[in-house]
Amino acid sequence: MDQSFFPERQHDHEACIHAGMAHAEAACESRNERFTANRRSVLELLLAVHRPLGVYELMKQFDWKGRRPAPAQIYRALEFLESIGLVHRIESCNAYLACSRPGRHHCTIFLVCEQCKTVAEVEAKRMQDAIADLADQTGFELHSQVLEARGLCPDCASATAPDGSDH
Amino acid sequence: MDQSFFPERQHDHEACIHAGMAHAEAACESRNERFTANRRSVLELLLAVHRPLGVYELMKQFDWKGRRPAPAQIYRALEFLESIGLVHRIESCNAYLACSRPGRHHCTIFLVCEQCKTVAEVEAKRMQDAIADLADQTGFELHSQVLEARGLCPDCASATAPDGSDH
DNA sequence: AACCGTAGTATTATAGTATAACATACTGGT
DNA sequence: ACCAGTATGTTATACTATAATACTACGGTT
Ligand SMILES: [Zn+2]
Ligand SMILES: [Zn+2]
Ligand SMILES: [Zn+2]
Ligand SMILES: [Zn+2]
Repeated sequence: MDQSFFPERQHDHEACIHAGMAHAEAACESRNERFTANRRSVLELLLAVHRPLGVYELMKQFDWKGRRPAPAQIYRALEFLESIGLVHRIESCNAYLACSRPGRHHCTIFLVCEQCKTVAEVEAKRMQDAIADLADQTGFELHSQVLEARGLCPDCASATAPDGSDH
Repeated sequence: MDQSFFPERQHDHEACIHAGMAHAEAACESRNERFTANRRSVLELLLAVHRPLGVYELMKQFDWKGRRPAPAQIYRALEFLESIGLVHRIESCNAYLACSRPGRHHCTIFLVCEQCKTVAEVEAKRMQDAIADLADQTGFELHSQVLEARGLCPDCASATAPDGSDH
């Protein structure tokens, strides 16, 4: 029950960043790909915030140690990170999210909080099956899917609730 | 089996456009909303092509009887048409599609052909249920969902097939 | 160590998508 | 005729994404 949902309010975030970077390191290693400074910086930024960031947010938000990267550089890093499953693009936000469970899943749905922008990345086997069946029935050759739910995360929902049970 | 999938190669497209406009007319009437020239033109264009169009395609593609509408006008018309369920935004295309079954469904998935851009709009009750369950389990307050599959429509798939069964 | 091909980076320019702000015009009711 | 509300026309600007090209770093070969 702890594996699939929103990040806990106070999890060990340092450890969580560190694990993400370590996994990335290993993933690149095993594919003979280079985990360069650009790629590293982008992934670090995404891991740090636990929510989707647009490319221009990534560019501005930060010091980058003096450098001032152009969009193309960020896009390239993201393209690479996405290609090896370390980052996902959230279409309904035009933004990118560090994968919260790299290597484990193949089909997930993103639950996007419209208020605080937190995203839960949840395995969606049932939906995957439903889509596969649909594809079979229609003769559609499935390449990929975009599954995003929009609404309010538990925290924001209870904060907004008409009859608040939170005080 | 004919109700849910890709538009038939040669359906009566005039009738299909006409029905779409008639439904729109009625929908506006029943809500006391105005079906103005702008809104009418945008919907007509979308109905005519049976695939998603970007805003700037909508702007350029056409004569508009002398007028040369600015983006804002198109966006306003689309916003209205979407609000009453006559048009859907396809996030993975940054484009808009006339609803193929206005008034009938509440939760659909779009099967987007990456080659010819045709889109099938298919009821997705199973997926809707899966998402609702997920929301329950996670405490997520669901507002809307983005469900898009990307791949090849039957025609394009068979045209590309390695061992073509089509000649 | 010098050489070379590949992959990644840096930089500039440009294309494509979306919204803000504000003035004007149309519509329906008084 | 007047008013309030809604939709349009117009200009400007913000945001998102890619193309094109020159340069640099890395790893393997000689
Ligand atoms: Zn964390
Ligand atoms: Zn939230
Ligand atoms: Zn048709
Ligand atoms: Zn197709």
